[in-house]
Amino acid sequence: MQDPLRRFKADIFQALAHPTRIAILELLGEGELSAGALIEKLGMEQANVSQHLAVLRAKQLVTNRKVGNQVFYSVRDPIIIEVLRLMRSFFHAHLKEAMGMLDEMQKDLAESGR
Amino acid sequence: MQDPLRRFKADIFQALAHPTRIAILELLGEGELSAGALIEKLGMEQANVSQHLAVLRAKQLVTNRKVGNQVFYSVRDPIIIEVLRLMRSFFHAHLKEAMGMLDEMQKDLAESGR
DNA sequence: CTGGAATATTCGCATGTGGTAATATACATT
DNA sequence: AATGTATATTACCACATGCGAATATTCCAG
Repeated sequence: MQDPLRRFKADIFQALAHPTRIAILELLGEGELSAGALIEKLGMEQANVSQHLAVLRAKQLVTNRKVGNQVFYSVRDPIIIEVLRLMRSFFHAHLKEAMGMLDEMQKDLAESGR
Repeated sequence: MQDPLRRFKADIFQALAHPTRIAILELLGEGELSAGALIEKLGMEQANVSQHLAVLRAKQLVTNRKVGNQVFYSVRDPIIIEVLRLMRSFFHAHLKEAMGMLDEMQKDLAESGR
């Protein structure tokens, strides 16, 4: 009984574990948006954004309603926004180490570019 | 400047996105534990637990101190525990759909077993 | 310094995830 | 019906992740 619950939580975190999906949720946190509006604000490929929306839908983190030609998305439960808010404070609390991690990431990026 | 921040958050969520690591953090939430104690409580392979601990260390979610032969782990920032607590309320709020998801998972499991 | 715990790391493999390009679907307008 | 627009899905490929088995490291006891 313990493990399935944790699998469920892990799946939710998995859904949150992508910068684009975080961006989507943060944008939706301010209110409902159409898929097209999201694509425009993110400045990314249509198919790509649509796939990320599919992930968020599958894990029930967002709801959508169709209006004619368009599909409007919104965050299903404000708890998710709250989680993201907490992560922001976590980030601020660990700004220094985070910078270190970012440096590492940039180094890795540079190396792989050579 | 926006994207690296989200990449950082996504990385943290990624670290949380595994049932074993969630179990580890929940156990550590109640107080410091040695690697050995964790392995015993989890009832999993030593190497496997050690690898998950390595992930949590890399993302700085836990700290460790060596005492002689042993290594004691603890949660680095209570915010993480708070995030897990929020996820619990999320789970309860969506118990029904969650059950549905678990059913799906079990079906998938059963099918792959045939 | 040798043997034995406790823990970490490496390797090889199977599976999962993310991206783009191409295609499909659904609705609206004419 | 035919075309155009908004969105979703599929196919394919590169890369990341998780696991067990084996090996390495670190520290203590004798």
